[in-house]
Amino acid sequence: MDTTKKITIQDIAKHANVSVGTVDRVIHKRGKVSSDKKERIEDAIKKLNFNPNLLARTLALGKRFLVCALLPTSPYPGHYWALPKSGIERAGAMYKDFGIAVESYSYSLFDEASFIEQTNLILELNPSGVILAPRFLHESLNFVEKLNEKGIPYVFIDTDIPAQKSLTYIGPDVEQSAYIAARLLNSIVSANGDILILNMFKGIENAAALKRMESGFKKYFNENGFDKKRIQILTINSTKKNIVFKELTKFYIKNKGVNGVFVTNSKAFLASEFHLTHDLDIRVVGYDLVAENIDHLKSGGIDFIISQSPVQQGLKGLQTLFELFIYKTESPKTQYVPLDIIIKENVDFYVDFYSA
Amino acid sequence: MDTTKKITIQDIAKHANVSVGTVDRVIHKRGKVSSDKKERIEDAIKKLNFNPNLLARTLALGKRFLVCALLPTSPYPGHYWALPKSGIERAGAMYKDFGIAVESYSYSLFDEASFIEQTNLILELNPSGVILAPRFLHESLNFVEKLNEKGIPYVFIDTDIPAQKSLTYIGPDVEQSAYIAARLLNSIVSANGDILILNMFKGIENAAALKRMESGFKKYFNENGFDKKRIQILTINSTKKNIVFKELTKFYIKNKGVNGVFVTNSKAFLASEFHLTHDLDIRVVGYDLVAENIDHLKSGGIDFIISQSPVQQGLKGLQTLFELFIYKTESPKTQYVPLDIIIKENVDFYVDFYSA
DNA sequence: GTTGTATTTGTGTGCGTAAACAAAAATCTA
DNA sequence: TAGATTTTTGTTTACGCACACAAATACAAC
Repeated sequence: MDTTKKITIQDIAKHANVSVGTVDRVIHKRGKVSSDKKERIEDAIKKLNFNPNLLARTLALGKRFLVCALLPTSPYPGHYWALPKSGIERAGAMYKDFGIAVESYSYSLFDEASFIEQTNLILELNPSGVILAPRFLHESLNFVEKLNEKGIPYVFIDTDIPAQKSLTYIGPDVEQSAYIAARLLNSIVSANGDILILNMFKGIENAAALKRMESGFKKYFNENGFDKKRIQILTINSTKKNIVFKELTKFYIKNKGVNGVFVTNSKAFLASEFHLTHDLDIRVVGYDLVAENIDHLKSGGIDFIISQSPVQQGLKGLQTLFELFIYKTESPKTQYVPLDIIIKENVDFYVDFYSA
Repeated sequence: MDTTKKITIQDIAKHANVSVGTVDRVIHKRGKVSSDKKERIEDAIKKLNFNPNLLARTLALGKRFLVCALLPTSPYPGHYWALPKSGIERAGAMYKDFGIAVESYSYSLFDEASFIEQTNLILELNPSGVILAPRFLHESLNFVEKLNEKGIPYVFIDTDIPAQKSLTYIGPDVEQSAYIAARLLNSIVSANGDILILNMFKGIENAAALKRMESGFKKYFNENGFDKKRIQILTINSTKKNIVFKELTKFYIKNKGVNGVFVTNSKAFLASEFHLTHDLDIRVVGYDLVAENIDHLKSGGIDFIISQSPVQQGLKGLQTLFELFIYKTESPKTQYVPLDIIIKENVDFYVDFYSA
């Protein structure tokens, strides 16, 4: 078969000695076609290896798809949530001519009401699909229930709510990510020190995810002969510097043996800053390539950052919907993203490659 | 402006009170258009934010592009070169309907003649673009010279030949990758041991790249207060197990102080196997997620693998040509890929994500 | 004024597909 | 068997764009 020439429905029609309309009917299982012609057409399709031209199809159908993305607010360019958003936008630019339009909505991580408000806006628009970072469990369940009723497909990114009807979850395996964090942290602290798991957040955080992190983190020590390691947990209900500093001061005075900290979200730089200010030799592992973490990684206050392919999450999120709309193909229910291990020596490649 | 409705040249024509033909002339700077109409049209384009529909354009033009990819042979699925190839193929499937056809050619890394042979085949086909992994310096220079003469654009992946007219180089910053390797290896070996840089290859290897690796590797030790570290270099002119084992035996008998090895290509598993067989506690850092390395990573014989986004290299390589053909956009001359740090705890995510 | 030539502008067709519409063939009804 | 109805099949149009071609206008030389 000559791979350079493209086979069209006209070729199929000629080959099967029928009209293009009949071919179309067979392809779309629409209307009735006599069995002999149907067979001839199907043979021709197979024989000539016919694949409908996606561009012509899209153009002819002229369908338009609105995709609404609902993510936490990204107040400034280096902010974490700007990354998945940019992934979505980049994919959106690619798929623009396929009739896919993307609209971004954002909610405050400290305000459930803003989330509900935005979901209502989205529901009124009756979009063709939704990309959602479901950080509020209860409210998200409410939202997806309504989406289910309306038959609007949706994908989760960043955070999973298992056992839902989402097309797919695209994001990290949080338990494993904490396991990796443990492995990295343990490789750089001396054996006789203690470890601190540090949670810092305003408002409500996904409690289930934190539990899985804790479990993954401890699992590493248990599975690798460090059962005796003392692992403490400190939860600070704020991300404000002065409050965090006050709480950390209190903690470190009481617990002098700590020489490694695992920060469970993107605020590792706060711990690093504290250590720097107070001249403490404590190693830090955290999440996410946000601007502040990059600085502290480069200056040595943070040793490892685990990055969960944020741009890819956005890209793949929209891509999944695109493939559903245009190709009608389904995706695996879970798509774990690579957990990149970032050190100061490779950080720039990640920043450059995904911003270009 | 309503973002959901698409603006067509018809809209522009109506708005500027001319015919679509004239609009087309302005868009493509073809033929002569009176200055007043030209201005009206340009205003309308700007005002209505018109962007030509890529699908319709592609369909109307009906151009066909042949892209030839020339990479080293990938004899089996888990082999390194299967990865960039799969990236190219995946991108090819995406761009198929845009008239882009991809043909893969392969050459033996141990046989320059096979390379030349394939380049001649490609040159005869007069493709629209070429993706090349230029492992043979001299022969590659010859090839790209002819491509230049014919005006055929090409991209380098995996290996760079600087100062050429390639559209872009997509691949690792080899010096920095070795720097990272040094950093990783140093973090897991005891301070008083020696380090070995181990080269293993049949035939000719890119000498320039090896030099840069060596320099990057040593740079880490010099820049971070390990000037006194003893770093040895061993080059074995084969990748056959029995020969490698023999040479390693000889070397280790003479040099008992070595406790860390940096393997400069994807053959780290050979060193790991040797250590395992001879019960040596020597740490290994190497390159590339090939099947054997994955096994040894999981069993602990290899500690770190640096992976240079092989699939992405292929994807982005074809994407660069696509964007040139279809959008006529240019790319940055150098596109360093992320250098992923792989440990046994995150290896599966990479394998899964990029094979799905 | 006419004719000729160069310049500018408008119209029509095709790319490959989907779907509305029209026509033909097959089946049914009386 | 004519006419009505249903099933099957063929033809045409539209999607948005590029380009070939035709038409219209301008402008010169005679």
